[in-house]
Amino acid sequence: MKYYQREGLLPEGVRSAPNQVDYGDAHVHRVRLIRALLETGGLSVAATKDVIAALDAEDAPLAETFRVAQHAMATPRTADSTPSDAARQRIATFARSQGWEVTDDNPGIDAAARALDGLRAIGFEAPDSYLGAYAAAAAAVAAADLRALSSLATPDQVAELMVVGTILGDPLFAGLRRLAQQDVTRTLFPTDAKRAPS
Amino acid sequence: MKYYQREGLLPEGVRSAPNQVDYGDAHVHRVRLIRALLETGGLSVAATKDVIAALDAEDAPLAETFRVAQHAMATPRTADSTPSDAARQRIATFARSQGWEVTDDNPGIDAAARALDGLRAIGFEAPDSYLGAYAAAAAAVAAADLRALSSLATPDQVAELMVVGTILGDPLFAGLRRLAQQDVTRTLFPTDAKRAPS
DNA sequence: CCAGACAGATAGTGCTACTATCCGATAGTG
DNA sequence: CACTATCGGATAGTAGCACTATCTGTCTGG
Repeated sequence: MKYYQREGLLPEGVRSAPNQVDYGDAHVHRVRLIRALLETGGLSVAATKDVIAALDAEDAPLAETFRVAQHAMATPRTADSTPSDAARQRIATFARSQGWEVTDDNPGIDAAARALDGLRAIGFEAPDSYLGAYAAAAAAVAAADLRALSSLATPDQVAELMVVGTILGDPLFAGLRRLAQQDVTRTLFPTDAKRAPS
Repeated sequence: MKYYQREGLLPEGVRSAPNQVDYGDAHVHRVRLIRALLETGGLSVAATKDVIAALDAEDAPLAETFRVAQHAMATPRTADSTPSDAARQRIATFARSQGWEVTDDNPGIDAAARALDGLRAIGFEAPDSYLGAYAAAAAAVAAADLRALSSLATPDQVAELMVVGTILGDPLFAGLRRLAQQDVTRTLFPTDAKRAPS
């Protein structure tokens, strides 16, 4: 609490007296937002601070707020290990083949490229069909986010959901994916013995 | 290197002499796997160790190896903050409405429930249509993973891709989602001013 | 008018993922 | 056969992050 204020991600309360401070609904709301970003979104305190600041910048264009949210997700524990150029190239080219208009500084390129490198490290060269399935799913999710956004009333709500949805959408999808995976693998391996000696 | 061996996630090399050790292709491969899991997958060293151990357990059923991989992803920095029962219930019920057969200990339930709680904290009650879009995308991705698995030759490769795909699929999807989002928001806000005074 | 609570500041803690240093043995070299 | 440079193994130390505890002074409510 004090810590969060000190770190600059929670505004000071209104002083009702020289040593008394009042916290209102806005503060409670803000704390919940911070905790969701930190605990569920997995953001670092520094990244959260950036996001909060972008959210509070009333005059910034929405696209800029969004950009900050996207970059915030890249920071946590992936600052090291740059992906190979080949993988970055592959992702960038692939994105364009999907008809997506993306900029080179989109952190998603690096994230996806790193994953591609990792798969390659174990000898799996992801075919276009594999990437395509992921891309189609990503597009569907992005469209759902957009629909959710358009159902909101005030611009403040839109900005907030845009940021929080960008960040919490990942764990939401990841969780559902694990559920879907369990179902799918269940059908694949009724009860199996692994790696029987050929 | 030494550190990884000490932590038990890298086997010792073959001793060519009392104080000389030989590292072969298997070791190089293993190191690459470890680094992919750690850096790209965002797993902790302890979680990686569990995954590696499961991968090396030749007699374990594939489903068990998979279960370990799923749980490993839940550990990193989300041990705290349990989701609300309501959200867990919602996800569990929803999964079943999708026709998925899932167990209560699937860590995906908690992950998705936490995300739901976070969205709720900012006042967004995710409608079934929103969840449905995410679920459909998750199912599509899980199916693509399965197809990729079935294209492989040896059971060892299958186990490895299953684990690595489970873990690296998240960042791969997250990256692509960010690319799709950029494209989608571009069409939404050509050039906008945010939160104009009503 | 005084006990207790509160704000603010400073210092300390616990955890994780490494990294540096030391030591003793041995393998290669002249 | 001696010497040195290197390697493996063990131990201790470091750095960053997210807090948490304590201390101090001031003010408020009974």
